[in-house]
Amino acid sequence: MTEQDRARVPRGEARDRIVAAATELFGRYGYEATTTRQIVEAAQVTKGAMYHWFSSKEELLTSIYRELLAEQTGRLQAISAGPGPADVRLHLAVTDLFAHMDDHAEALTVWARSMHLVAGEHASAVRAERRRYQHLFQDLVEEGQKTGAFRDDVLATVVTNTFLSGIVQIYRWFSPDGPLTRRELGEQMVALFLDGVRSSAE
Amino acid sequence: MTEQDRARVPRGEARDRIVAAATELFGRYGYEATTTRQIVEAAQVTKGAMYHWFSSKEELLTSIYRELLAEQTGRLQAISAGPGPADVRLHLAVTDLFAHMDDHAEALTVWARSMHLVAGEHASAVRAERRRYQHLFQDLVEEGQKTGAFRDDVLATVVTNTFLSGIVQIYRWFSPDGPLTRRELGEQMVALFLDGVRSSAE
DNA sequence: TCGCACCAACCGACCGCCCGGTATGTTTGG
DNA sequence: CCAAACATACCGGGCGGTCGGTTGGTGCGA
Repeated sequence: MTEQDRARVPRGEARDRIVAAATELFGRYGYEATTTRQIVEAAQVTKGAMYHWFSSKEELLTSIYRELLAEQTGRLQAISAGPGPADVRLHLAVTDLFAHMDDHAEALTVWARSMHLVAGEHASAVRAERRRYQHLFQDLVEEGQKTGAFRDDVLATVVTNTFLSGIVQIYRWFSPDGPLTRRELGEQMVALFLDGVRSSAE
Repeated sequence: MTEQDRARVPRGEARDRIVAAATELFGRYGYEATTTRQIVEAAQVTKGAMYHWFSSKEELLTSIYRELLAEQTGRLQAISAGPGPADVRLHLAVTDLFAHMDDHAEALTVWARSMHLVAGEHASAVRAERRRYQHLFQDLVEEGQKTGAFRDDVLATVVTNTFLSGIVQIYRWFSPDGPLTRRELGEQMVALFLDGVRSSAE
């Protein structure tokens, strides 16, 4: 018989183009403001193809989220389970996040702009995955607090949410054409995150 | 003299109810997902009333932004122009921001969710006001850097955007029913912002 | 003190467009 | 020869927006 399916995500050239087009359009104009006609036109397919691969416009959005979250969670998981003290692993995770941000800039934009629109039965799965990601992050913070590397007078949930907020919003103001590369921005944000704006009293 | 047995609302009150209803609905469901019918139903007016006060659904959204931005800018302006060193004024400004956040929680939610939708000629005015607000903030950061209160190895624009991102995203995860009050959250975020997560080496 | 003209404020039935989605036909790789 | 992978024509609905009509308050001349 046929070999086992290699990818959990269904493949197909047309499908890829649809996802790519939808990601760009959702990011640029927002989910609601993007029509299915725009998507199929940009992907150079027809509505038949689109509704062959996706049962609805919302499932298309959800699948973008799933792919993004799955990859990010996987990478964070690997780093989180690695060796070294918690604060070092956290630093690693953030650096890694910035290093791979260019590849998913559009998907991140979609996420930041339209994540609140996911509803129905799709919502639970996406939300669960999102919480899993956040928990991986937060566990690192809490571990760092226990070992004394991080302050514990600020709740780990505040630390985590604040920092992730800063990251997810980057697309709103950052331009790669500016004075900073994305990697340099990452360095500065990590520095800010770790030591704050106040000049360290020596 | 016959009093008005029918308590018809005074003039202009309908407008306020429309804005209030739209703010809540835009915040809860998003701008695009909210219909004009929902708005007028929630505000207990008719479409005629709504289109008497606003020329379009988008102008209604824009007016929410304008009111929010005008007030926030005004308050920041007052604090920024006040006495004291820059870092103290910045602290004051942030504290003030959190103190008045409850009053505008819904409008802030709308802003965070749908600000990217403002377009056309409305866009320039809103964007200009938004940049004015950010500049007031950023000037304080830069002044603090010059006086040595703040580190200058991180660009002021990075500092400003990162912190404002953290604030604007609060609505996504914070619940007043949780372990923290909004004021306490403000304290923790300011502390985090000033000194970072790293335990200060003593 | 009226009568009357006027107008902002508001009503609500209605419109045309375009959206997401579907039904059915056609190609194509294995 | 049969699904899978598309294409095409089409639909009902609901959307933002419109428009002629209706109020209640107000100023004003006689």
